[in-house]
Amino acid sequence: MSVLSKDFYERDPALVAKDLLGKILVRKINSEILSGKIVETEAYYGENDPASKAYKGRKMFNELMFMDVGKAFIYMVHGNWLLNIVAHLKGDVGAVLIRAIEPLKGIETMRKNRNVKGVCDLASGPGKLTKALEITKELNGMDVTKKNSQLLVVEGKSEGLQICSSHRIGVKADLPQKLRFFVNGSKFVSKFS
DNA sequence: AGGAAGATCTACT
DNA sequence: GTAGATCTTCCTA
Repeated sequence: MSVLSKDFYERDPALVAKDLLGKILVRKINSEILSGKIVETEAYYGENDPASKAYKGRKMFNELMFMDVGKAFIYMVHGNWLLNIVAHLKGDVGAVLIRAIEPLKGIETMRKNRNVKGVCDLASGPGKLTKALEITKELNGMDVTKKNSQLLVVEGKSEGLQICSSHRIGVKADLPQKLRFFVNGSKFVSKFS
């Protein structure tokens, strides 16, 4: 399994978001490996995007979005950690929010972390998946293009996927474009329609 | 010190 | 299915 290289993320966030579907998110905790297939993402831009954390200009906490691509960008909202990956064209600003994954490895551990029965609910939402994978602020700035990282994204089967798009969820002011992408028919996405 | 934030859970109609 | 309360940190005053 090959790790996605840095230039994968050095493109328009919407393209990266769409291409991340079907890729595998891997979380290493000591020797244990948790992994899942990415089934839902959202693209966020910089200062032109009212929903973006970078909208109001560069701040301390969103500095990562202005910097190198391929880094994990993590922040807390409503008591949940949200996982983004910095992605944008050279000199631009943006990130991709990972909203949901389909658990593959370490399901038992995820179940313990989440305290739910069904596999479908283990990581079917941005806050849920960080809890299931034990992702916290400590992983902020983690390079997901490094093989020895605690958090990385590797190549997966993306052929045969039926990709849909819709408007983003939960944002107060959305852009006219559809910037949410998800795998059609997957039971593991956070919401339908 | 206070409020706001890309959500989640629970308990109802 | 919808609605409401609650969640926990960071930012701004």
